[in-house]
Amino acid sequence: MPAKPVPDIVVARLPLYLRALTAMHNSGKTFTSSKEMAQWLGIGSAQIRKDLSYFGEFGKQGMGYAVADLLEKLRKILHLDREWPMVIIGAGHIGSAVAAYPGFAHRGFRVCALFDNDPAKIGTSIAGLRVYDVHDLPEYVRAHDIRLAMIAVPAEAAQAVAELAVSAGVLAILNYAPLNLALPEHVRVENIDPVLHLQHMTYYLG
Amino acid sequence: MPAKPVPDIVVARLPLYLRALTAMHNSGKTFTSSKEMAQWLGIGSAQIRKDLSYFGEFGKQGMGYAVADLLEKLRKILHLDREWPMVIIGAGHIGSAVAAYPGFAHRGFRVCALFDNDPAKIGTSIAGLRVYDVHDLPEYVRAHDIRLAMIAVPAEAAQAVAELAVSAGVLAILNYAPLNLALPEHVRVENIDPVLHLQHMTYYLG
DNA sequence: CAGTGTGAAAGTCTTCACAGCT
DNA sequence: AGCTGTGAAGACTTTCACACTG
Repeated sequence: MPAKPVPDIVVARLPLYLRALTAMHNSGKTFTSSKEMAQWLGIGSAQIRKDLSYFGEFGKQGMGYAVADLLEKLRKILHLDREWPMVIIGAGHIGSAVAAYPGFAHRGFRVCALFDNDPAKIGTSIAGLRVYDVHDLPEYVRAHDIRLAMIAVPAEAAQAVAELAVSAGVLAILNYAPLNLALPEHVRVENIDPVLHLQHMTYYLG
Repeated sequence: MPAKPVPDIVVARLPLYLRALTAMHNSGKTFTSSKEMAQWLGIGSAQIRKDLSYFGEFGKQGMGYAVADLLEKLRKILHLDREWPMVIIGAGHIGSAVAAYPGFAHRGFRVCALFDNDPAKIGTSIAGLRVYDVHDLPEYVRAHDIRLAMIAVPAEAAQAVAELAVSAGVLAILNYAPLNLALPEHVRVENIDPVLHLQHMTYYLG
């Protein structure tokens, strides 16, 4: 749909806009402006207008944006007009906490299973979800057409399970293990390592 | 120390270099090169050299970088040549998982207490750490000279506890709640919202 | 007239390419 | 030869500023 190629950095901001708009929507707001959103998010209003302009003309001149309308448009753009099933690999503290997080359901995602290699965990339930043997991952991914996986295993095991997931058809990985995964070009990877953020901040704490 | 102002984006990459170097160090490597680090991290070698050049000349021409030496230099630059005590606000699933995470200790940080407003949790221990009443946060922060806090409370409560923490002297916050905190300029905030990453990736999953 | 959409300008970041050192 | 450190070039991003619209 976009006429000009969309910079990845612009795509990365859309979920932020979505989150702000959802909050506005929940608080009963029906209209907003790039200026208001900008203040809310702590960025420039021109940036928001330019970002949105990559995808179309969503505002009404002199009025701003209809919150519900823009919400829907952004959801379509991000392919959130359907529910994405996900698996979590690693049923330790992090995997369990993520599995129990109630924030996925209303934002387009559904965790549908956990995987681990610990016999003591396999067969149990965590947050109402079954924990399977990691060896059954490929079969499960194929059977349920899973494209998204979250990796929450120790660093030593992460590369191997990532490759296992990818070989079964996973196309995007959210990686909680503190290392850089080496995977084929076509696989998208995003990393979450809280320590990286902390170390970034300590630079400024003199 | 830096002669020219250091772009924030450069500072943000240093922890990544630190992480890669630590892995190399642990695997017995004593020397590396910008090229090798670059492959490891999936970025360009010139970028690494340029980033490091903001802080000094750490390499030996024709040889590359001494791993242990560069590690130490980066730790100094990021002020990780000491241990940073931290508190976690919110003793739910996420707060508890983060508290139990063993990865902080060797990377410069120590979680020293949890805070919550749930009477059922206050006074208990999680991962060997005491859970205090959130009302005691200011006193604790002042008494222990805490500058770093992680926020892991529901979105509705996040702004209020962030302000409480800041008023007591906290200067940097790692925020797990899915909203943008509005805080004074001098407070550094980094956000972790896994859903934002997932939504970024679904854009590319057609 | 308030606020969008957008070329053009300004600013920032990355990559190149090479002198110089070991 | 192999690799660093770095100006200069190139690519990318943000911001400006204004014609245009409801």
